[in-house]
This record gives sequence, C-alpha cells and structure tokens, in this order.
Amino acid sequence: MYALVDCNNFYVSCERVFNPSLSYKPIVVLSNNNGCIIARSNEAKALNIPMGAPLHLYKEIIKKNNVIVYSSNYTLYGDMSSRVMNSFNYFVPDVEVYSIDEAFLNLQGFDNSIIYQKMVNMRKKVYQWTGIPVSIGLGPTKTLAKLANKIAKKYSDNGIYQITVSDQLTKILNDFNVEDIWGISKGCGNRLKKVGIYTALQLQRANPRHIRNCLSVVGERIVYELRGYPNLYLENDNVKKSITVSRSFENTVDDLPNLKKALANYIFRAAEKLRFQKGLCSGLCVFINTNRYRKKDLQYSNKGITIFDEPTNDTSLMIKRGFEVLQGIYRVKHNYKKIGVTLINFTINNKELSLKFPTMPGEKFIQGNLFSQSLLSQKKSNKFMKILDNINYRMGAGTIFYGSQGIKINLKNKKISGPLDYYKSKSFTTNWQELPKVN
DNA sequence: TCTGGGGTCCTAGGACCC
DNA sequence: TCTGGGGTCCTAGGACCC
Repeated sequence: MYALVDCNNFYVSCERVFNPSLSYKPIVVLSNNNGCIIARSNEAKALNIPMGAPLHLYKEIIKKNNVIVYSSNYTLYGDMSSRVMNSFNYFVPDVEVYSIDEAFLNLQGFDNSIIYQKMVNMRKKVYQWTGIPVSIGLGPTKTLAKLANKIAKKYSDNGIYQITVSDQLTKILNDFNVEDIWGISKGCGNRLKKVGIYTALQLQRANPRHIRNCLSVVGERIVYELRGYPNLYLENDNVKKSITVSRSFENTVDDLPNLKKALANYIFRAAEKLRFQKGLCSGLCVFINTNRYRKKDLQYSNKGITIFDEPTNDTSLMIKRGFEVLQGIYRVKHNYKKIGVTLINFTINNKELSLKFPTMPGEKFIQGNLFSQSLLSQKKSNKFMKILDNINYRMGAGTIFYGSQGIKINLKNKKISGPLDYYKSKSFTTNWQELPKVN
C-alpha cells in the first residue's frame, strides 16, 4: 500500500504558522515579481480565485474581500518543507519527496490493520511538530493514493481516506472524470473523449493496448495503476538529473551586460545546488525569452548548449562558458523578459546519471523503442509485433534489443516492473524459444 | 502597467555509419 | 504502393507534474 501525503494550502499554512492571526482569513501568496497567485487559503478558494491567476485580473475581488496578499518566501517554505518531510521518517522509512508539499510513503511491510491508525497518529504529530495540516490518501498504487488524497481533502473529516480494490473503487472511479486522474491532463482527456472514454472507470476498464495507442506507455501504465497493479514505484534516491535556475525580470532587459549579470548569478546558484548533491555536470544550457504575453512585441526565444571537456562543478568555468553561449544566442533589439540556465549530463561518483538507455558495445542488436509508432507502422514492425506477442508489452518504458542471440530488454531506471519475475530485473535476455507466453 | 519556477519522462526522427 | 536495409547514437521538443 502507498500513501500520498499532501500539505494543505502549503505556502499559506507556512505563513499562518508564524502569524496565527491569519487563521480563517482569505490569504493568497504570490509568485516571483508578485505576478501570479500561486497559493490560496480555503477562504480565498471560496472566492473563486483560481490557481496561477495573474494578480492584476483579481485586484478588485481581493480589495473587496480584504484578501491578505503575501509575496512568496521560498526560504521559509523550503525550511518548513524539510521539517514536514523529516517528520514522516519517524513513522515510515521509505519516503519519496515528490514536491515541496507532497510525499509518497511506501507502506509495504506494515500490517494492513494498523496502517490507518498509524496515519491518524502521523497526521496529528506532524501538525503538533510543524504546525502544518496535511491530508493523506491511501491506496494500493501511487495513482490510487493520489486519488484518495483528493477525496480526503474534499470530503474526509479527519483528512484521511483509503481506497481498496472493491466495489468502493468502482463507485469512486465512476464519479471522477479522466482528467482528475494523476497524469491525465486536459490534452490526454480530449484524446480519450474522442474514443468515448470520459470517466476514470471507463479508463480503468479500457483495453490497455488501446490506451497505449492513444496516450503512449504513460497512459497504459495508468490503466494498470487504476486496477490496483503497481506500475510506478517510489523514487527516493534524492538526486536531481537536471538543475535549473531562472527568473523573469521585473522589467525587460535589452542589453548584454545586464543579461550577463543575471546569468552569472543564476549559474552561481545552480552550481551551488550541484555541489550540494555532490555531483558534476558535463554541460549547460542557457535560454532567453522575450515576454510571450506581449503579442505585439517582437518575439524571440532561443537556447544554446555547451558541453565541457570533462565533468565539472567549477563555477567560474561554467560562467565563462555560459557567457559564450549567451553571446551566441543574444540578438539585439529584443526586450528580454526571462533568462535561465539548466545544468545537464550529471555525474555522481564517476557514474553517469544516464537519461538514455545504456548502449551495449559489442552486441549486435537492433534497437528500437518498444512503443515507437513509426516503427510499428513500418514493415519491420512485424518483427517487433512478434516480440510484443510474446512478452507483456506493458513493461514498455524500456528499449528492446534483439538479434540472432535472442532478445534483450533494458528497463529504464528500474522503475517498471510487473507481476512476473523477469520484470523485476533491470535487463532481460533470452532465446526466442524461451520467451514466456503472457496473457 | 502587471502573467512563476523547477522538475521528469517519452517519442520522433535526424545524422551518420556500413 | 514502393523508393535499400540495417545499426547506432543523439537530441529537440512535447507532455505532464507540482
């Protein structure tokens, strides 16, 4: 079983911890440059102020209802976040910090009969220790725990809700639209509607292969997750695979010296984060944008990448190379609104943090993405279909290699697995004849 | 006037080799 | 309808998430 613990109105709750008089009052917290509303108290939500709303469109409502407005204080939120996350460890060892205000807990190994009460205790203690109220969703998969959390927030008296695979699940899924499911965005929802799938229940009962055509392997995994078969696992290695620092300017900037000044600052901070996770990076990407909302203005956005000779965490080298990239993508006569840097290609303890599948030197294998539509549509797809018929293709997020020796499947980041033994291995090799038949 | 910042993963398909 | 076929490596860009 999994739990998804989510802090209620996190940024607002943080402000309230240090100013209890804010309780029960409508509050919003703003983004950088006070541009957008990125957190709302329940009272503010009741005023129909949406998430991410531009502040200037809601000035009137805010004034009329005496909504208290805060600029964001990320130092405070980050600090509070680690206090909350650390407190989970007191109850459960296996924790994935999913975002600043959310964590998945792996409850495998705990007796089912005590889990609910354990969560009740944890919730109480977290509030006692940190002052932050949390909601907890429980379910047999991450996706269902996410859904349970949604219900807990809305309908549960004690902030906890548990989903089990039963009639209850059927009823719940029937009540939710596909877009309410974690991982199904509006775009995916529209694609599903075109094939007649509107509710979460319809999605759960759909043919996984059919959903794969529609939404790729990502959607297919969700189908299994909704049925209660875990396809997504805890990721708690706590190591980032890319680090970005970027900001919008309060006003636009058009000259290179000022862009450089900002960029140097951001690279400095990105390098700090990199050293914090004791890693090196092999490259960086600099990007700049004009103000995309000003449709009348001349628009320009570009990015440039540089790769270092060897992995480094040397700030001054990164800044020097970052400047070179900036000079390459900088164009005069543009009013820039945003600039940023992303560090890429990380190495930790001399090991590359691969974003790609490992290649296999010396092996004569054909490589192709298991779910590549183009491959499937081509003539050679017949060969792939043969394989797909023989293995359970829902392990899909890997690369499949095959040749005279047999086939080999690499699973990415050990995340994909299933009920069969070989799913659990990182790679899988066998002769054609030995391929297991899967229903 | 005023519209955030930071992530992850998957796929298509280009480029180049024989 | 097809335009040689197979193999390898890489990356831009799209989607989705908070």
